[in-house]
Amino acid sequence: MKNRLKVLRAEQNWTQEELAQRVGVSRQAINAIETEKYDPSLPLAIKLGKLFGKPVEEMFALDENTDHG
Amino acid sequence: MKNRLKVLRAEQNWTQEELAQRVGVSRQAINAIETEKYDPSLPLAIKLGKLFGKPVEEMFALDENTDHG
DNA sequence: CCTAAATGTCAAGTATACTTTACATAAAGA
DNA sequence: TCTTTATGTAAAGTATACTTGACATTTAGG
Repeated sequence: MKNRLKVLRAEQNWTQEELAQRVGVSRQAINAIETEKYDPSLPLAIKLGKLFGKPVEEMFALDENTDHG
Repeated sequence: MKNRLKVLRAEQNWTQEELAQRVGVSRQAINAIETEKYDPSLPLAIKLGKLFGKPVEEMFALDENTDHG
């Protein structure tokens, strides 16, 4: 998965900590998602979509390649 | 989370097994999601959205209540 | 009624998405 | 330079999302 989280957060001038609090996860979780260590859960992705006013699939996109998530 | 998976699948006259194969998971996973035992991962939710031609947040909705996913 | 297909569910194992704590580094300002 | 803030990362633990295999129940058709 690719994601536009870092950019969207920067547009709002929010720190990772600030964003984390807004969606109810830890700062490290936000960092891990931005640096693509793992994908957010679906509920978290939906919360982020609501917060940034973007559809989920606009923020998070599957990799082109065949199999791997 | 609530989801409209069972209805959408029925509209296409697909079995759980058929749907599972199309999105690359086990039949039991589809069943567990339809019966709301757990939420799909984000990549799976996006695949399902593509397959049914629906935005993710139209297929899967956060619970009204405060905290729990 | 009998059978087969579809669905529901359980158990046990693995992978992924988190948590907290901790520490290293880079940038910005006094 | 010293300190503060933001970020990156790691380890260890827990919760959740899957897997396969098995079996019970429901549904549809003969």
